[in-house]
Amino acid sequence: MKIVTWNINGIKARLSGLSTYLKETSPDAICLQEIKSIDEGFPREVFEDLGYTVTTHGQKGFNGVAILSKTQPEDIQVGLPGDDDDVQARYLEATLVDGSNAVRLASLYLPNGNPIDTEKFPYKLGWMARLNAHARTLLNGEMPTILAGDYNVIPQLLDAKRPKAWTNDALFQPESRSAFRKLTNEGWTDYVRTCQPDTPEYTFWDYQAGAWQKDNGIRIDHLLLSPQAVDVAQGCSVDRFTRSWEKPSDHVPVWVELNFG
DNA sequence: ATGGTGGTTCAACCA
Repeated sequence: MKIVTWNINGIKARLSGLSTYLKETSPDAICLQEIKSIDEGFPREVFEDLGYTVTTHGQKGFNGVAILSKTQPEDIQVGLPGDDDDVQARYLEATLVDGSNAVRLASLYLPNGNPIDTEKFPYKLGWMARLNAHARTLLNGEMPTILAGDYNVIPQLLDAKRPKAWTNDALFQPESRSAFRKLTNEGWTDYVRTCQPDTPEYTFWDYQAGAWQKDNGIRIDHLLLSPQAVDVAQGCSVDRFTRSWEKPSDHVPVWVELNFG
């Protein structure tokens, strides 16, 4: 079972690129972030024609997440628990069944948090605290679980081409990195970093200043696997090639292969 | 580089 996460930065602008990607790589499920669409405006037919069931949690103009899956998802959870007043569409979770096996999968779009001297940064940290609390309950379920998405966190120096440029950025603040580290400390595996301990594996390059051409990237899109998911994980990769496409997203897909044996 | 590009929606916000 191949599972992908990709911040597509607008479903309408990425209709062609995402369709091409799905045809070329044929994943069993793909978690999307920043669909920037309401549920009713999502072009579901395009993906249903490719064999996917479309589950969305959108809002107008900004944010929005989705899961496209080749099987019907079960037990769908819309929104991150812990704050009924949070209206931003950033979290969607569901169970995918593969024969006698099942995986719990979340598509998450963690708040950017910039600028750090505004209310946006505490909102990010509060969201991360809620994620940590919810992640603990997921671990207690002892089911293969994957928290996939755009975390907007640069975990380590290795994860940025120019770490100093991010010193005052919410993505690299000690508080952001500590909250991310709390997830890994409690048992979640940052799977790409585990598979590739020594290479950067960037997933995002800014549209500006020729960042892609200079490989001035950062690694902020992550696959966090529960211990039971690590048991069945058989490799992963970052599909950099999509960044060279026409009208690319500023993020690229990241995937993991599961084999239940 | 305090926004140089890009998406959504339509003047401004977000990243």
